[in-house]
Amino acid sequence: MSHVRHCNPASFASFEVQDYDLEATLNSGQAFRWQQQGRAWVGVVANRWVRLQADHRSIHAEAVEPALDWHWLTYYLQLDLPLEEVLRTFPQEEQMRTAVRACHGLRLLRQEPWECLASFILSSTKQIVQIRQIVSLLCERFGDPLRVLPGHPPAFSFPSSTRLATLRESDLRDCRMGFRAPYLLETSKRVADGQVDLAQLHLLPIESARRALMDLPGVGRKIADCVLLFACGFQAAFPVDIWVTKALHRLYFPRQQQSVSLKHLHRFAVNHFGPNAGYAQQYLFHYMRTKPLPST
DNA sequence: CTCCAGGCGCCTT
DNA sequence: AAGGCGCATGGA
Repeated sequence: MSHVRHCNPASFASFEVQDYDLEATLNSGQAFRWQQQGRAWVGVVANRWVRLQADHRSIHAEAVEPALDWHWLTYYLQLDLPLEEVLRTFPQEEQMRTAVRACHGLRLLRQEPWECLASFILSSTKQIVQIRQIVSLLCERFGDPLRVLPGHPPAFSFPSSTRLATLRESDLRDCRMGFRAPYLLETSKRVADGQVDLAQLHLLPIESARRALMDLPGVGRKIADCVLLFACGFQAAFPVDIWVTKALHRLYFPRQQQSVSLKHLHRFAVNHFGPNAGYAQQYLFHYMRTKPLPST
């Protein structure tokens, strides 16, 4: 829960952690910019290049600029979140226990809303490797270059809504995002215009925040729930995609012949998984993707 | 080759 | 309200 920080005046810091599987967390399809380099992970958080490496007790961070304040990183990694308390709110049944045991230390990040929203607009009917590729192209072409440590490949900020709003649809299509290009362009314009204030969404009731997101083109229930969960801190938000649908059917409706409606799945989820349903969803999602049952 | 991917918008009943 | 379909692109 509490972590001890050992900082020096340069750009290193170590954070003591418990039950934090950095690899699973950075590689669980909630963020799309982390690159594995040996045992380390390189990414961009709050417009800063950062390199992370975990051992059994700690996460070690290395940035470019000397930093005494690492809140931007500890907040992103949610190092102060008491995971045990979250897990205690999960339903006490065997399926959930199995998923939690299989993905021990899996966490939710707290991402920047714009990057999260834009990335998930690009996610529809794409595999995670392809989402990564599209996001990477978008950043290379329209983000700002960042300082990196010597010997590392160039890194770029995630382009702002203001920047993307100035582009043509063809500029975005050239990043291989296909039919998602007009959605991203129009949403960029609306966010840049201030028609939606992403930074204030977390203050609203979840239903209002969800409605505001779903008003944006290319944003339906699933993508809205991803932003609510991964960026706005609504841990009850429960994104239902193809993997979670499969998991719910297999684990909780095994005798159902035909598919259970989306509406029914949402009702089941909020009733069954409780106030941290979104956290439970991440365990089911990761469990399903990485450790699928051998039979049926 | 075909099938499908962390869906959405629009069109039918 | 609920279900079906097209949409770009590229892994598997």
